[in-house]
Amino acid sequence: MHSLVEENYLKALFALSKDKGSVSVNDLSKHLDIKMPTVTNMMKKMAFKKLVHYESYKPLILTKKGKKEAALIIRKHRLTEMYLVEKMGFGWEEVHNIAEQIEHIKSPKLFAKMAELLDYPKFDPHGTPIPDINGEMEWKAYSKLSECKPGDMVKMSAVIKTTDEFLKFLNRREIHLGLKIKIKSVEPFDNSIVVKYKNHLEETLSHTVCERLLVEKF
Amino acid sequence: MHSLVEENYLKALFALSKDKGSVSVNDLSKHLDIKMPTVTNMMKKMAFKKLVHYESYKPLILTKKGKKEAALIIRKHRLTEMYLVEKMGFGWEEVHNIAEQIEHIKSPKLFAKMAELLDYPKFDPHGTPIPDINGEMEWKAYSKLSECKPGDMVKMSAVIKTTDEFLKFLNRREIHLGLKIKIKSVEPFDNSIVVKYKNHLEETLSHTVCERLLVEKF
DNA sequence: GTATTAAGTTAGTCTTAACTAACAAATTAG
DNA sequence: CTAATTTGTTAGTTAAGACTAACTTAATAC
Repeated sequence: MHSLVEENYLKALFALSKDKGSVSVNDLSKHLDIKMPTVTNMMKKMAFKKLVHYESYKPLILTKKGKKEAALIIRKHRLTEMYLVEKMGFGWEEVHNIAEQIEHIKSPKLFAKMAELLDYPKFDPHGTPIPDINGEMEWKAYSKLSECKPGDMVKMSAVIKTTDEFLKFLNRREIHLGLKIKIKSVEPFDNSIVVKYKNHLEETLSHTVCERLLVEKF
Repeated sequence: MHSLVEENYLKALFALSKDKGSVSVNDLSKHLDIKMPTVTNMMKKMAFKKLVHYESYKPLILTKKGKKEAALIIRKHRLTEMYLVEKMGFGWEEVHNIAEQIEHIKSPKLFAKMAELLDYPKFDPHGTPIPDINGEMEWKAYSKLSECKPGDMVKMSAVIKTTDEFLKFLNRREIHLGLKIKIKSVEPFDNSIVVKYKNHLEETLSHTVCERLLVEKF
C-alpha cells in the first residue's frame, strides 16, 4: 500500500493530466506546493513502483496502475463528500477538507457501506462524477455557462474548480445543482452574463464564475 | 497540533495509566510495540510540549493537558464507533479499526455533527463511556460478571478488553449490551460460570470471559 | 543561431520517528 | 548486601520526505 504522501502525488498527477495526458514536474511542484527537486525524487520512487512513467526531462505520465489507484482515492473522496452532504447534513462548501482526510482511510468496508447507503451514487455534491470500484469514470457532455447564448434555458449540472469561497458565493445567490437558469443577455465587453432563475429576476454573473458552472441545455 | 504519532503515544499513556496513574517506559514500549529508546526520546519531546511529566528513571505521568488531549482523541474514537454502529449498520466487532483511523481526523465539525446526530451519546457500542467535549468521563459502578454469585440477576452493561475475536465470540452466543442474564452456578474449580439468558438455557462462560463482561445487578 | 530564461536534476542537509549497540541505574534474588 | 536481572538512557544509524544551492538541459527571445 502507498503512503499518504504518495496518494497525494497520485491525486495531483491525475487531476493535472486530465487534459494533456501528461504533467510537467513544474506544474506538479506548484500544485502540491512542494519544491521541484522533491518532486523529481518522488517521481523516481513512484516510477520504481510502476505508478508513473518517468524519464529525465520528459513530461510525467501516469501508468495504468497509477491512474487506477488515483481514481480509487478520488472515489473515496467523492463518496465521502456525498455521504457528508446527504447523510450528515453538511453544506457542499464544508465537505472538501474533511473528505481530503477521510480519502486516506484504509477500509474498503467503510466506503462500500457509504456507497450502499447512498444507493451507489454516480455524482458527488458538486456534480462531479464518482469513479466506480474499478476506477472508471465518465463526464457527461456538459457545456460551460460561459458558452451559452442569450435565450438559452439550461440546468445547473456541475461546479468545477470549486473552492469553499466560490461555493459560499453560489449559496448567497441560491445557485445549486438542478437549478433551471435562463440566459437573458451576454455583455460583450467582459463576457459577463445576465441570468434569471427562481425568484432572482436579474442576476449578473462574471465570466470567471460562468467558466466554472457546467450546464445542460434543454 | 500534534502528529498522528504523538496522538498514539497520548492514547497509550492514557489507557495504561488508568489504574496506577503512571506508566513505565517499558509498558508503554510493549503496548505500542516500539523499542524503549524510541519511547524515551518521544517522552522528552512530549515533556517539552507539556504533555507528560518526565524525569529520568521515573514513571511517566500525563500532565493535565496531556490527559485532556488524550481524552479528546478517545472521544473521537468512541463517537466514531457509535456512529458506525448506530448510523451505518456496522457490527460492534467491525468498528475498532476504522475508528482507530478516523480518530485522527482534524475536524471539530465532523465530530460535533456525529455527536448531534447520535443525540450526544454517553457510551460507545461496547458500553464504554465517551468523554465529553472537555475530556471528562465517568465510569458507572459496574461489577464484573466474574464477581457475581449464583442466583444474581444482572444486565450486560459493558465489554472491556475487547478484541474483534472476543466480540465475535459474544455474537455467536447472542450476548449483547442490555441482555438480562441469570447466574445459575459458579464452578469453584476454574471459576467458570453457568448462566441463563433469553433462549440460551444453559451457557458456560469461562473466567477469562467473565472478567471482561461488566454488569449491573438488579 | 547564439543568449537568456525557464525547467529539471544532482548533491547534500534537515527533521521525524523509527532502530541497534552499549552503558547505567534500579530492582529483585540469593 | 552484593550479584544478577530488568529497566532505562545515550549515542549513533536509517528511511521518508521535505529543503537549498549549484549545475544541466530545454525552451524562448532576439
